[in-house]
Amino acid sequence: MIAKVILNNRQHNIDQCFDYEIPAQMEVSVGCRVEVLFGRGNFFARGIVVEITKSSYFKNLKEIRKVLDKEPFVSESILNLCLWVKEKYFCSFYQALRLFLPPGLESGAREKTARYANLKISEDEALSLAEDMLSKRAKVQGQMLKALCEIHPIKVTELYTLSGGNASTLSSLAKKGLVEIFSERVYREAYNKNKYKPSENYVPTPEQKKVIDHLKNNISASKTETILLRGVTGSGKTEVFLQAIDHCIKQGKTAIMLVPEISLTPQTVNRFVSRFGESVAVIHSRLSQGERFDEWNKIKNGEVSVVVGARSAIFAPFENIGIIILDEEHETSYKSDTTPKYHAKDIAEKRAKESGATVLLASATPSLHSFYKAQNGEYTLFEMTHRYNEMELPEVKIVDMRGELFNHKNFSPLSLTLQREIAKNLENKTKTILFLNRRGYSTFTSCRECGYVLECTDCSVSMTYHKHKNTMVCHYCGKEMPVPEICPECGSRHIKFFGTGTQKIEETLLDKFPTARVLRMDTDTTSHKGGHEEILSAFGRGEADILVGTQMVTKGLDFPDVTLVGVLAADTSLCMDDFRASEKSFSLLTQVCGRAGRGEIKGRAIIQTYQPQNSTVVFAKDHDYLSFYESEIASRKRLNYPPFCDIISIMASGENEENTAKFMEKINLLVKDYMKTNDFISSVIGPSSAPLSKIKNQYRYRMLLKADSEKIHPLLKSLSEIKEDAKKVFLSIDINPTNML
DNA sequence: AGCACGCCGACT
DNA sequence: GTCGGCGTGCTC
Repeated sequence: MIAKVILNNRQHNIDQCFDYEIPAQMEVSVGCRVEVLFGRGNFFARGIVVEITKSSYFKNLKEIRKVLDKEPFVSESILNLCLWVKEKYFCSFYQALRLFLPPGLESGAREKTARYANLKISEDEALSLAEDMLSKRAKVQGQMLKALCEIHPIKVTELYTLSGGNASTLSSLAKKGLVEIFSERVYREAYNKNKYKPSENYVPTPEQKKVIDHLKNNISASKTETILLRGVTGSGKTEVFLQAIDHCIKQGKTAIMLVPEISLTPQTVNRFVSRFGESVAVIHSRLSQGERFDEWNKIKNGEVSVVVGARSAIFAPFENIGIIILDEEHETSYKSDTTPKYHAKDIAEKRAKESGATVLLASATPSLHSFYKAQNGEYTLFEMTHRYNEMELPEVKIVDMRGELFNHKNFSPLSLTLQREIAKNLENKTKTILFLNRRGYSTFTSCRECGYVLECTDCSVSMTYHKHKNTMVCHYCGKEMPVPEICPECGSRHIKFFGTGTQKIEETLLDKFPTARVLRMDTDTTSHKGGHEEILSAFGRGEADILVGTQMVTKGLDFPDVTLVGVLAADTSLCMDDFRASEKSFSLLTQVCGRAGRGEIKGRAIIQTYQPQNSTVVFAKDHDYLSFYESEIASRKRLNYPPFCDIISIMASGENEENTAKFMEKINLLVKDYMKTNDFISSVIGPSSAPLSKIKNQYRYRMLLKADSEKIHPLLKSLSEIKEDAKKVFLSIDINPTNML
């Protein structure tokens, strides 16, 4: 028999099966890991069997040397999914396979075993023997035996500390035939499940019940359907998830629960662990490689039926999936920006189709893409418009920052209104959250007098200041222009770059309110392990009056005594150089405002902006998703942006700039050639040097296409197969990238 | 990755 | 002649 083997040589460019003879007495099945000799040099290699056949086209096959697994390491359904991923995202089979495996598998993450000791005689016998030993010279052995009487079996390490003995004491006891020593698999505990109190299903509200019943029916009937659940902040979406998953477990099925990485906090995890206890595996970025391996094994061995995790948890090696849930489905972190550049939503829908599962997408502010599909009937829409405790949504006030400078001579990033409200909160001893979307280094340019924002004349996206070149650059087409000294709209000289860091805000606050206790939460203060939780729990314990932070403060925080939320510069996100700027801003503003008033007192939110008339800001103020959707979808249609097309980025990168540019030009000619015979591609931008023209000494050239990616799949496939490795230029294709740099 | 093969200039 | 430089292509 012949096995077709995929080798795990990541560094080589081999994306191909190799045939190996299976020795007569050897037992191998599809999905098993094997060891083989490869190449002229007969060097050692590992691989996975993907097919077993009777004959081979090749002569003089080498033999498989060793099989590493009795049972398949990956299932056949996963191997099929790999083929699909490879085809869809233009990567190698091995790159696809790696998604389904715990990281660091090749570098030796191994099962952890612990040694245990157990009594071979009865407790009574042991106890009398122990007394005997204690009176003689074998005192330590006696103590050890006594300790064993109380707890057995016991980890040998624990036994040593309890009895004061060591390995030689134990081996003496073992030699006498009194105890036996054995090794057993232990799981590194990713979190302590004991500290969570169990919780029960709540009685759902009528709105919740409608969704829950529908989901339960789907799960029981193994119906494949994608459901979009739009539920306002605080409408009790999590309880819907919990009851659907509960039903899944009762039906003997499995469930995947995806949460954005940033929301995967102990509070979130707690809600699932307290309901499902030992049935849950949690995968998060803070896990060590060993811990990840353990969680993966639990999933694979069917020891758990629920996985809670970020994007990569979509590849959990489950069979018989009942439901896949994506919470905060609009979050861009569900899209991978490294090869394979997959979107978790696409993988979810594919896996759901394979195993007859339901996909539940949930958000207070669904992505335009998903809501559009729901409007088209491709997804089934459910809405929850009431907050669980019938609390009113916070009252939102827009503060026009243009007036601050000219009418009030206030140069501070805190408006007078916001300062007044903060003072009020300090007096009432209620808490405040201030949010600042300080994104990266480069910012946009805007006129402080009229609110004009400098935009690229070709692409109608805001231009970005590049410090090293001292020019304004369009991140879409690469067009450059000088930094304006006066506003082209009103002639004012007050045209400035925007960008104030959280640190500066913290200073301002301490200056204005010397007695206030301020906590800052951003990448600088949360980078160390547990930093995130430290700050949140300190704020929760009431150790601060004001929490200042970036994105992180907007996610899933639930502090009942926060009554004021301030958005310091709504414009920062409005004016990002991306066609999704409005969509991102709307969901961000809605979420930030949702943080206020989760307790007894009605919350207030203040949005500071230089564009108070901007429709996105106004829709967010009114918590009006539907009007926002109508206005934004019309604009997308007019400008032909997603969801009306896909944006496809084709990027060449290499250490030699000339070779890279030449390769990109070759691609460009092929694209132009392709366009002669059809009209699938509606527009081509570039090729040009990418906005980030050099990363890690790799030059980057790029072109963008607007087209239906499925229609032009053959073109993209053929481009991805061009090999330029001799010249060390690599091509990457990204469909609807979240990062346009 | 490594190794073979083959196509060219330099040299006892 | 033929030795050895490296560029290219193959490995079941």
